[in-house]
Amino acid sequence: MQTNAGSDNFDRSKGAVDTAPAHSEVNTMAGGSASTLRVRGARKSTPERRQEIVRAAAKTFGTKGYQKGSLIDIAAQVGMTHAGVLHHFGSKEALLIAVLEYRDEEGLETLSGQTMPLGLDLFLHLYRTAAENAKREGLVQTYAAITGESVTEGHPARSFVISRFTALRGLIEDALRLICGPDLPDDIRTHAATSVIGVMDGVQLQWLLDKEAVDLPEATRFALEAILVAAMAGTKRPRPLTET
Amino acid sequence: MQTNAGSDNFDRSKGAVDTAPAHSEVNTMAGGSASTLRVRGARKSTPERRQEIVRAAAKTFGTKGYQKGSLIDIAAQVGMTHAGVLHHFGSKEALLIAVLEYRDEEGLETLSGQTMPLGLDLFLHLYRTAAENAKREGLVQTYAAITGESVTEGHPARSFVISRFTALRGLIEDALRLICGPDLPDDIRTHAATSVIGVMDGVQLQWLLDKEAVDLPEATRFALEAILVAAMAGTKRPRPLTET
DNA sequence: GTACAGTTACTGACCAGACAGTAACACCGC
DNA sequence: GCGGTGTTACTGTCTGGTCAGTAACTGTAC
Repeated sequence: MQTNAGSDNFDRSKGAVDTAPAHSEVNTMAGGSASTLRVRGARKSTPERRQEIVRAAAKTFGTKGYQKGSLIDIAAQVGMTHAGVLHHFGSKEALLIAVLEYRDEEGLETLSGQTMPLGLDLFLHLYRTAAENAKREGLVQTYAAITGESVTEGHPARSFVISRFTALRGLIEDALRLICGPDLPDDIRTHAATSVIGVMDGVQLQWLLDKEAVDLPEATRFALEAILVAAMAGTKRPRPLTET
Repeated sequence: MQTNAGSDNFDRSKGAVDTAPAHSEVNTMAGGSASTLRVRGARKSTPERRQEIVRAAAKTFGTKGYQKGSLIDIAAQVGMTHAGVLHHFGSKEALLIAVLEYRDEEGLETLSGQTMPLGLDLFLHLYRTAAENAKREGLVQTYAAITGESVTEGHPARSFVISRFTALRGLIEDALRLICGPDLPDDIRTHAATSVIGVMDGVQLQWLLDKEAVDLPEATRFALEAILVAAMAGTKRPRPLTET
């Protein structure tokens, strides 16, 4: 993990603009020319500022999407102009990449500090992640919005999402190799890994859209168990959908 | 199906502008004032024109997303200006709704003509749909892009997607009631239905991003069978993820 | 600790491009 | 001539990005 000591979700500050040092700016933000009545006080460290921006961007990209989420919107959340944001990140696209890397550390399927669990423990970890995510809507929303958009032509997050999926599938396949042994046919292992990721994302999506109708952790657990059992049954499993 | 006799995916015409009547316009489109050298020939019927537009919009919203896909882009595909498109649909949002309704008819999970299958047949139908979808990338792409975007604030497709999910869950729950009987606890039935939809969407997403790595029909079949078996096992199924 | 120099953070003003939507007008077939 | 279809031309708005200038900070020398 990192500096991110505070709020586990992304900040719900924003009204208060910043949380940290005592004397910050006044900066009415709406008021047009806040030029001279600026700052007056300790400037926050650069890494701190950058992280603030990334967090705001994650929030904005999550709620509005990458295309519609504007730098102006993001900048306003951290009390600066969009030119200030560009000073730090150079371009909107670079900011998106920074968000993706940040999200990856502060982990969706990864876990902080500890090493990646193996075998059955990986599945247990996936379930626990789903349970945690139910309390971190912002994180899930950011991830879902960006992943969803990434299927469009030339989207800057596209390659990131693709390699993320590839890596996750590999991870799950490895776990299945440990659980089911090497005799499980490769294609079944791949189908199972694909299904695991698919179901996690798909259930999250439904949950985001209708939290009352979907129990994120329990639906996820059900699906994970189902897939796990099917994989363990290997080639000998029942085939109710085989056409006659 | 419908008029869409030609190319199975969505049109790759566009150069030819229209497929139907013999003598169409020349309309260089790039050339600034194509005003007077227009059309010259049987004008297409309004419903026909509208459908052309909707199909173009589906394509554009699929490849670029709703936010980034512009009316200008859509209009160009059917050989008119964006004002012409607005004449037919009034607003971009209304056009999106039209696309969603059209997609619903020309069916992703629904099937044209026949009545909705019940029980196990529904699952078989879902599998067949996945197999068909593997040949209809455009359709899947449109659906995925719009669904993905719909999680953002105030997105015009949001309520549509929500009610679609709700309806699908209900449908699958009904099928499970037939298959597993009324003794299956309600929550398990719901989890299973949620999982089915989730896995179908999630696998489609991975497939769109990496067609070589994902076998859409077979991964879907694997997951559907797994979920089905787990549901049939009801409360008595193995619980490998139960924490000790 | 003050003076100076250099660096970094950020603003305000501006730009070109794109966008959805509107209004007035032209064409077409009936 | 009339209604529907479509165009041209335009509007207002918003966007990401550039740039010069400035305030704030840092390091060094004395």
